[in-house]
Amino acid sequence: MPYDPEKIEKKWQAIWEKTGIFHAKENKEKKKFYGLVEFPYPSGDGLHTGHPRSYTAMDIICRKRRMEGYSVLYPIGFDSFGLPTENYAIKRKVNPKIITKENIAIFTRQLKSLGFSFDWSRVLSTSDPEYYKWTQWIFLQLFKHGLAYKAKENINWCTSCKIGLANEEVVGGVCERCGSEVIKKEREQWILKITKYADRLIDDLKNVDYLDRIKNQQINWIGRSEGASIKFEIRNQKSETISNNLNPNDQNYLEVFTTRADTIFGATFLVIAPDHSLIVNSESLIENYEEIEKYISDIKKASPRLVNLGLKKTGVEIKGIKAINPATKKEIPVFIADYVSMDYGTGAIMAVPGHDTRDYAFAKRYNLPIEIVVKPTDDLKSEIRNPKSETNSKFKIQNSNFAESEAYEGDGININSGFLNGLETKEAQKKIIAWLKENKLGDKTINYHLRDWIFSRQRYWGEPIPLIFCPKCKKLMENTKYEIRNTKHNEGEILNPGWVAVPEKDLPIELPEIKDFIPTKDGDSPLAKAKDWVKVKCPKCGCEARRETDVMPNWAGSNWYYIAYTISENSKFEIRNTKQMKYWTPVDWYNGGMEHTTLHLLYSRFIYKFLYDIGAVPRECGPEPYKKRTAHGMILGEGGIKMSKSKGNVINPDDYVKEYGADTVRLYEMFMGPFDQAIPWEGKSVIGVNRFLSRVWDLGESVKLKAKSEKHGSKIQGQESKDLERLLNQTIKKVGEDIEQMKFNTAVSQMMIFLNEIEKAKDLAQEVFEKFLIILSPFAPHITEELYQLLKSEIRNPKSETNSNFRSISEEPWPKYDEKLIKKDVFSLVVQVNGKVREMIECPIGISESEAKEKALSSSKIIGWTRDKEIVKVIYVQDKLINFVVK
RNA sequence: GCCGCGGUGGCGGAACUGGUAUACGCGAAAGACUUAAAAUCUUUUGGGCUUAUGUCCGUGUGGGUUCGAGUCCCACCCGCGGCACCA
Repeated sequence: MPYDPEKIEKKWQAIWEKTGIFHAKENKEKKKFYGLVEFPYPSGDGLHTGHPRSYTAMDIICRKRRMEGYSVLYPIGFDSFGLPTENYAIKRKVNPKIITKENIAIFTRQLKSLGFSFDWSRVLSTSDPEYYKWTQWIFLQLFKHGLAYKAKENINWCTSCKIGLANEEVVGGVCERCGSEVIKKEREQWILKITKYADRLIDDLKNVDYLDRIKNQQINWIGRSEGASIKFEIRNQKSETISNNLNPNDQNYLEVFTTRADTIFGATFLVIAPDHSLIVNSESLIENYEEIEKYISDIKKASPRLVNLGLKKTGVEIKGIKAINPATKKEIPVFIADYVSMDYGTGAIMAVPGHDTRDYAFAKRYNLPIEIVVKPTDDLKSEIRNPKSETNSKFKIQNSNFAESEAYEGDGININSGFLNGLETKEAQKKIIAWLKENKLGDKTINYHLRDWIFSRQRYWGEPIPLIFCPKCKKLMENTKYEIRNTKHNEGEILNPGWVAVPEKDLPIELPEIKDFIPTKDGDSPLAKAKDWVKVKCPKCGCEARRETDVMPNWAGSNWYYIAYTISENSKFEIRNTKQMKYWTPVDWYNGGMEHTTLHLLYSRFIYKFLYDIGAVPRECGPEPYKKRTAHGMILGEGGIKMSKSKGNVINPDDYVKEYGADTVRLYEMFMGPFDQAIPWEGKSVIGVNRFLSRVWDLGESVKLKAKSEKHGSKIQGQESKDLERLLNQTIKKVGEDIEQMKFNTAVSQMMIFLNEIEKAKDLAQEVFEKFLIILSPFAPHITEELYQLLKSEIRNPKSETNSNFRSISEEPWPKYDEKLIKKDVFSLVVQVNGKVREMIECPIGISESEAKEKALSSSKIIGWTRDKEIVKVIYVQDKLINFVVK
């Protein structure tokens, strides 16, 4: 019978499902293993090749863990809120709920066809009200603990569609759908205080096992930078302090942030962001207000992309006011320029053109003074150490005129810096910060690149934000004294007057049924159109109030799905069911795409930490959700080009499953190349692993035949069997180790080598072949199950697969290898002359140096190379190599 | 500009701690089986010179360290991914 994957794969998938052998059980007797993969977004395009790559890899690991005796949780679900579905709904006027249901059905069929050992009893979907009930609950906790606030933020606004766009929908400064210009528009948004957790999100990375590049990305994204905030006094043109109130918090001081406080003596002007409040607050003092207004409006017109190129540095001096450099006491001009942004630091900088490239470019353009206050240390040191060296003179030439061509941004020794002269950068920083603090002009400050998280979308297909706005409560709140407020209200209500949390018993707040999913012309969520839904009684005072109509972003559901799996029961969740959570959390191994290693990973870590802080996640689970995080490389189209619908090079795994079977697709995706790297899909190479499986099949059948005809014993005898046994042990070792390191490609290659050998063997013991099937089974579960049951069918009734006698290959213990059996007794000694391989000699393991030398030197080839020459040196590596250095 | 990853046959790739470069697979060529094709099996497959022996060259480029470098060091080139006027 030839290998027929279609027949056997369907059969086994049905049996596995019926017997429920992959259902996770909280078995206290066993160690647990929680393997997690990123759940898919059920798009209309179906599964793509990237999904099986990650899912097969984790499936292999989970299957191996089960065989090693762990109780394993390997769940799957659907991240089913999202823009593509909503956009499709707008176009076709179908409720996204219906489309999502259809897509999930397609994904489920596809995933099941690949034979993953998921616990399907725990499947979840983020758009299911039973699920988003708890997504909303989590939001309410954030609100109550003062981590959610409403504030005006700039959003992307398509001038043609008249709707707000997500960042992903803005491509090159234009709307992804219509190609029109996208501008920034201010809107009130719910924002989460993720920055409060910034330090912990960096520090706790020390205690988790993430790939280094993932850790780096997280750290860079948070972008912590230590520096100082410094207050510069602002005076009007008569050199008078603007107001006589000398409170440094007042507007007569301009606060800047810098990481190089040590260069303060070189600060020859200040620059503020175009939207800095100083402009509005000091309007009466500014002589060229009109010019500045014009500049600001010009900037808004310029495409943000062009500004970002950083080629042009433009700005306008604010006439009528001056700043005082607190170190030099000199009056310096203040500029407004678009190279300083309000989003970072204080929206104002002290410009040190001598030591900052941007300030330098700006100073050159507007003819501003450039002071050199730091001398490179290397220069000084190497001059002392080696005054005549060539590299040094080159360095000197470079540095003698560095002020004329560019700014020196490195560390060094302070010069022209008053009391900082002669200090090295780090010391100078300490000293100046101490000095600033003493004079109440500044202090050490930490800034983050990470911004607070805008958590609302003016969309339909997302979780409704469970808050109600009550105008009466707002008034009441404003008239209430601070102390009373504090005792009567939660932090969220104090922070956001008038906003009231939906009572927990009313959750979930389900999405209302509407017909038109386009956002309103004012940019409000389409939910605003559901008037009956919006109108609601205030849960606090019973007055007329309205619901929040914004929904949560697509990240909301994926923030806690790994917790949801652990507490899922019949598609219901109870977050207070901490017993199950305690058993499974944290996730032991999480694999996913590199594209999610910044946002999703950071967001979900933040939410987890918050839940941990408020006790929703028990202490025992620890402060981090994922113990280990790895990432797979992207699968590219043929020829190494990114797959995309527009290029028409998208590979549908379904086609390959149909043609070759799931085992072949699984094995190919593991074999195609290094797991963590981007790899092009090569349709014609798939045949290679398919051939391999066919040969496994044929061999399995012949082993069975032989067993039947001869009642073949499984004793291993003779040299051939000895070699086979060694190879088997080697293979068990290599495959096991490679799986742990996610080097699946070399694991498969080792199994191919093994097959190539056992095919040649005249006398293959069934026992050897069975072990091979077991280690192959996590990769190709269907074919190995079929063959395994076939071989065992003499002992067991083949028709008893569904009864209690049935023992799946996936329940067999992972084979052990014997290190002693791997060791060979002979090896090829590599003989080199002057580092070049000249001969190989079979030698017994453990041969002594003198013996090896004698053997090597008696070889005719080596004699040819060493004749008439003097052997200067002999390098000997035990059981490996001997090298003669000759002259 | 910054951070990260990578560059090895016709192609995907392998190579432990510096010790036989090109494992495994694809493709290609030749042969076997077949009326024929497909499938399968066997052999060959980095380049040059040479009759096979053999020998020289060869892991992006140029240097270096070493008995010995794909692997380590220095300088550079190219490709990919992410961030980007971060003060």
